Amino acid sequence: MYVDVILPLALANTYTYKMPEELQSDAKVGARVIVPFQKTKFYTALIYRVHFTAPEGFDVKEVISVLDNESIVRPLQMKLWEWIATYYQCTLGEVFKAAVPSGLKLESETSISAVRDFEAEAPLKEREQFLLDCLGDKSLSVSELNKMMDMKNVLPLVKRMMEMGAVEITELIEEKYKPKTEVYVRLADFYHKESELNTLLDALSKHPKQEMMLMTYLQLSQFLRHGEILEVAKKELLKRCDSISAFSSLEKKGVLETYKKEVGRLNDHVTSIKPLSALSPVQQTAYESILQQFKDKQTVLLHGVTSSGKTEIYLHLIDNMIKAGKQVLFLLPEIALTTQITNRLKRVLGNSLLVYHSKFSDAERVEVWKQLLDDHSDVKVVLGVRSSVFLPFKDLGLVIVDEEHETSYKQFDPAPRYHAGNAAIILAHLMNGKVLLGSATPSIESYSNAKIGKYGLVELLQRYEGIEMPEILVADVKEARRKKEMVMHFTPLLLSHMRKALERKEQVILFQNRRGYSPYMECRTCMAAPRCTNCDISLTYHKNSNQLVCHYCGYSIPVPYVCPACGNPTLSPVGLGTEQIEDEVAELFPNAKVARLDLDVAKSRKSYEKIISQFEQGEIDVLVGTQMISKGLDFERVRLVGIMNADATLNFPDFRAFERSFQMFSQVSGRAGRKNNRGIVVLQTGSPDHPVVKMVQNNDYQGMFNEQMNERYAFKYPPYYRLINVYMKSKDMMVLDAAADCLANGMRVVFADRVYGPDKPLVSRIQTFYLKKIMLKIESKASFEKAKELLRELMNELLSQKAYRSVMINVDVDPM
DNA sequence: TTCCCTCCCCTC
DNA sequence: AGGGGAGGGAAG
Repeated sequence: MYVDVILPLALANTYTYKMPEELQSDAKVGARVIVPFQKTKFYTALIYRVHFTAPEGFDVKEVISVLDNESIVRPLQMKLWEWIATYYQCTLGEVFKAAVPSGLKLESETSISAVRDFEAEAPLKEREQFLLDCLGDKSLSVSELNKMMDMKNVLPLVKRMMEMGAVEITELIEEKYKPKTEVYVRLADFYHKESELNTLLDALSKHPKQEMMLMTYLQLSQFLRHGEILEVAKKELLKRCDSISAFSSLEKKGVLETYKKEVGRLNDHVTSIKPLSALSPVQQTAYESILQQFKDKQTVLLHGVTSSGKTEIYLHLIDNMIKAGKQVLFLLPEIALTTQITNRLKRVLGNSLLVYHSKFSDAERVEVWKQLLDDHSDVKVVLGVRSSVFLPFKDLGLVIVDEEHETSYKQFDPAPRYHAGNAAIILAHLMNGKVLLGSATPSIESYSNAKIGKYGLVELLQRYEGIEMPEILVADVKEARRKKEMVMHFTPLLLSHMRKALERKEQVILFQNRRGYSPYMECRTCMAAPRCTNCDISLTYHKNSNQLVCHYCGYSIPVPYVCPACGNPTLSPVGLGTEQIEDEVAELFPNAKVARLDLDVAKSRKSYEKIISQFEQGEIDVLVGTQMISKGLDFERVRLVGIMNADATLNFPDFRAFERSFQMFSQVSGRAGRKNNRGIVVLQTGSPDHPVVKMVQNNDYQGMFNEQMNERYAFKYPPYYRLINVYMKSKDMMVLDAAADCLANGMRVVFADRVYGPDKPLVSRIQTFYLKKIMLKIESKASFEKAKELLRELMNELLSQKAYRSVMINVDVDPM
């Protein structure tokens, strides 16, 4: 018996191994196996095919062990993997890597140790002796040893010393996932007899603490009720009766016994489940319309303005599906961490809800995965980010893609460069389920699909219970600057509204889509700006840490005292970031409490949640943030939102800049205002007459859509054309330029004027690699599959040329 | 991704 | 000459 397996590496093929006799009964497609790959390494691979055809042309290795009795990937998930690999032009191995949590992908680690009674025949060389000294009697991994000896690669040295018998290596495979256990307590069998128990209680009367402990146990376990004896956690027992010494005395006497029990990491058991609240008439109509359209459309787009109560409609649809016995996947964009919406769903769905996102520990993710494999589990709904489309669903009735326009649904690096929303549509299709895309500002592509009837469309253009749309005031920064009315980065309009809001004890949100103190520093003498040594970009000034940081590779240096170029002490910050706004607010409003929410603060789930909850509790008056604050968060007491600098977003050099700006400003504006309290948004810009600014002001989605559709048609962009970006990467600029020209020329032969470039991308050097980009635009009517096939042939042809072999090529299908 | 092989450069 | 680093090719 042979198995073809997928290795968790970027390899184009599956690999064939022989199944040893004794393991054959366990060989199932979708089960994990441990296989040797290359000389020493062991990997976790996934069985893709089981067959009896002996392969020819190479020696077959044997499977070491089978890890699963049952498949951990279901057949339909595998179909989704195949679709992703083909559509997004990557390997199955790359999909495997992205899909399965790393707790389920074990990998061996080489560990090196010295042979104890080794005697050298010839005197050892300096390096060899140093290696033995480093090892001592410990065993070390290759990377630890590299670091200790300050070498790039110790392996050749290790190999030599293995041959002379000085060191030995072992390959360790460790199960990374360990179930969590808690200590539980039970009464020893002996005392289950009533007479013995009574004797014991009499004897314990001299030890009141111990007596109390035992009584507490009896109470918690309901021992005397003659029903089922409940299990008691040691933690719980000690919480009720706090005496470790009494407990250990009872344990020593053999009265109480302890044992370990596996507990899940997931469920903080929800006890009170709230019933669904009824829908408003408008929501009810939308809800029914969605169900109606699901009858003949697989996908429906729900276009509902902010605060129109989309979530409530989602909840009713979910409820509907649960009653039909089907599963639901609720997708959220990555950045909007899930706290608020999780709580809301948990209150209604209780333990049938599981959450899956990047801030979860690996063990937690493995448990979610295992729950979904368990056919008896009562989990019906998963709330998750991008990667949760890979979870092993069995019978998915509905996928909800909330904030469907969000770019974080598209993965960029590493491959697979997939879009979770599109993948969800394929997945639902495979399982005969439905997809609901929801957004206040749908992407041009989705809205266009709805308009041409490919998707159903339901529009909900009223805010819930007559909450008004916020009033959007445009503050002209140029004008204010000319009149010398600017106070730091604030226009008089924004300042006066902030003052009023704070006097009324309302909260304020300030939006600036740039973290750090200022985008860069510039020398006032020679105009030079310190740049990253690895990337083609200027360093961002972070005042709190007094560092200049590269946001692309993380390279950072302390702020120099003098300009590195001319030596004058005239380096000064230019431009605006969240840190600086935070400082300025603190200076302008010394009595207000200011906080900041951006990637730097929100590195951990804890600190993010802390700031959100402090803001909810009203302990923070002004919250400064990046786009992180613009999504999925609702705060009762926010009436004013300030957009500090709209121009940075508007002028971004990308064909989606206007669409993005409209979406971003509308989303941020949606944070302003609640019932009986119309929200106010102050949008600061240097170009108040910009069409997008006007459209945001009038909440004119249709206008924005129509204008963008014209532009997209004129300039050949989606939805009229489909895009493929080809990124080429090399450390050698000359080789890269030649290779890029060569490929582009080859492409022009096949695709004619559909080829654009090669160009330098916005950041043309990242982590010491030079980058070039070629864009391919394919008419929507033409065969996308054929185009990708032709492109692949051209790339293979290029890489078969000796001179260009070192160039790395990445393909980004449907880039965002 | 890892690792082995080959080639080339640096140092002794 | 010998070691180490870089780059290409293959892995079952």
